[in-house]
Amino acid sequence: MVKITDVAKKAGVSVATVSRVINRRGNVRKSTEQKVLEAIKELNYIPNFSARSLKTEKTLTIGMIVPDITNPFFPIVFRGAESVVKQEDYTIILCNTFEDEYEEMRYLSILEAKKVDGILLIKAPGRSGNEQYMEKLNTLPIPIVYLDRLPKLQDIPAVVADNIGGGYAATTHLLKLGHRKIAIITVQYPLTVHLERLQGYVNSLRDHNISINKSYIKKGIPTIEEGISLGHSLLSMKDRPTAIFVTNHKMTIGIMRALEIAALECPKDISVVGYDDFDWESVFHPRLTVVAQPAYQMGETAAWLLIKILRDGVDDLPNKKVILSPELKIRESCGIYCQSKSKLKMP
Amino acid sequence: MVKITDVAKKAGVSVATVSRVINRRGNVRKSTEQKVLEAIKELNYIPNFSARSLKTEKTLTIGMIVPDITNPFFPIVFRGAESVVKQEDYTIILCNTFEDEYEEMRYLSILEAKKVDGILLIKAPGRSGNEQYMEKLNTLPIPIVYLDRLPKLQDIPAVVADNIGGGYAATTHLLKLGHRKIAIITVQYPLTVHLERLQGYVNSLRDHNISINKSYIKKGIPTIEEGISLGHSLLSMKDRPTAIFVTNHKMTIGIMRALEIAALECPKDISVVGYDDFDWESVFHPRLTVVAQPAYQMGETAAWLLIKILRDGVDDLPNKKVILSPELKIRESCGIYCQSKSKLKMP
DNA sequence: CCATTTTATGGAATCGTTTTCACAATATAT
DNA sequence: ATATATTGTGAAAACGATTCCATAAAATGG
Repeated sequence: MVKITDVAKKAGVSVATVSRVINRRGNVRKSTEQKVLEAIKELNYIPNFSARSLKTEKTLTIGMIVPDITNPFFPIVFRGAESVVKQEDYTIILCNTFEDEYEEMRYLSILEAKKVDGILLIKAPGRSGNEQYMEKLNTLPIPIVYLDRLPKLQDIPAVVADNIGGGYAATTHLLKLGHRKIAIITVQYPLTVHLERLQGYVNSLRDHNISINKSYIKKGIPTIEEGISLGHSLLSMKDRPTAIFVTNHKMTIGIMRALEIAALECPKDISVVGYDDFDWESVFHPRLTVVAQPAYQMGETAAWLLIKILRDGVDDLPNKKVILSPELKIRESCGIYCQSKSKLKMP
Repeated sequence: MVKITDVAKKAGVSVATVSRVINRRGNVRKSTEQKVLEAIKELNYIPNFSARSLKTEKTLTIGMIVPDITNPFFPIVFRGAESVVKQEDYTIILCNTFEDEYEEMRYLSILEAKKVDGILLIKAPGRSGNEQYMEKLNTLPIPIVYLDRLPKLQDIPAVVADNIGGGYAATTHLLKLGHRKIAIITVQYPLTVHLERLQGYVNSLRDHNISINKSYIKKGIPTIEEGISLGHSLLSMKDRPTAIFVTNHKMTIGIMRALEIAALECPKDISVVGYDDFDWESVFHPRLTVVAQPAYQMGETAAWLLIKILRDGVDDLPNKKVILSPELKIRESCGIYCQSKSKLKMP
């Protein structure tokens, strides 16, 4: 293991000078710098990160906690984040919590011990009685930027998508197409994102004076199977909805299966709006109309925000919460529903 | 920042004793240990990882280099690896190379500097003239376990799927169904995995005395678009194949699109065997017959192998290369082709 | 050419652990 | 009870960088 003293000896200078060269601190004569650089190259010297971190209290590492990297939304966010942090020579420790808050706590402690410089946190759904965990989150000596999902904390740095807007856009789109019996399938976990998408749905219906039918609101866990079973229960209603808005991608897959099993044609018999958009979306039949989230951009923005905080501190931040807009991508899974002739008032 | 001396002072012992308690080194009286543990808890002491790493030369961190975390195969591998390393308190730095060997080199240097304990490497396709890089790979002072894709190096620890077997199984399946004009769409990069899948295809045809039609072998980059265009070129041949074996998942999506565009029905008009199997596979129409790789298990095994090497060294390893078998999952995308009545000899 | 400012350099302390070595305390054997 | 083996404990030396401070060398001004 070649170390800084070896370089110093070889270059005929002190370790202090070598350190100055490495860290571009200046105050080094050009010729000296040259000698040092040569010695470094010749000895193939690589500074020891642990030693450096011990002194500087910087690890050039950030932690990223995701609920499930297998959910195709999160790899995109990861890449977005990575693309910006790498420019500042940061590296990312990726932690998968399986949507489990205990795992999240465990990882948070590890990241704290490992002294990462900052954390990008996409929260797992919170269980009850986690007050002291929230307290810990809030007092962790490491800057956290929350991503996508928000905890119940005030005024924290966060990057989220406009989920109310997404839910509103999806629902309004269906209303414009003439649908009045619009169901929503959403996730039962206490996650802000799904609560807000539901809120958008409710807001849209209310704004258009459509009364809300509680039996059209279904909640479950975000799996394909659950999507199928929730789809079944919706399709077997006497007063079956003419359109379904699904706030989760896996459940959307389930819905499409349920339609197929029920021998219903989309969009002829029933319209569907999904959530999230991936590059393999073209395999759906019909191709899905979806609310597409700016996943990559969310990752980029969060990373950018974190790095800014790492550099300038959290205090002089103009706005701690960044809200990015999703985009309604209209494709082929929604049809026009004409039965009701009532004029639709648009906002 | 509370440190070990604070704990020592509070517990009325020396730092050496505190260290012994923390690291379970033994030789500490029960009552002393109790005092120390209490002090730790009371002060909320967390050992400083950088300082520890500096002394022990262990970071409890491993690097994982993947070509593209957006390819759904790799998140599964990641989870597999994470599930085993977490049991040993390791943490994973995830590095995305975008299938670019220069990025890979860059990350490798960073991981070396950061002194990760080991590396899980899924190689990017190699460019020409990378001899000194290979040399560097081979002499890196950090244990590497190669995953999925192998470099041209002899006798290195690696975990791969049996790609020849996968290609053989897919092709043989089609042959059994009566197909004789079987095309293959594969990736042009010099990657062992695709070369081997092609090899399996060739082997199967040869074993069954079917002559190889070079125009049925198409290569391209692994994207949906390329799959579409390669599909087009195959479908527009005068002597169009009756079956297509695609060695890459994204290209498979493209093929299915191409069939749709050409108004060909699968499996009635043409049969397809794809590669890789994900939980959203059910969205395909028809559901695809695929060669499913044991992605999770590959991640697990590689991590397990790496940890074993970290613990016992690389020398007393029975076999450095672990080959896992893929599984042919027969679903609905392959039909029987009866035109040729010739008896098919099975091996 | 000397006084003064600026720039370049090295010595040594420091970061927070682990670990070796010496020795003290206790347990075991005779 | 004494000799010996075992166990428990602390002082101090690493580990490999960064950085403060003092001083040497060079540049600048008159």
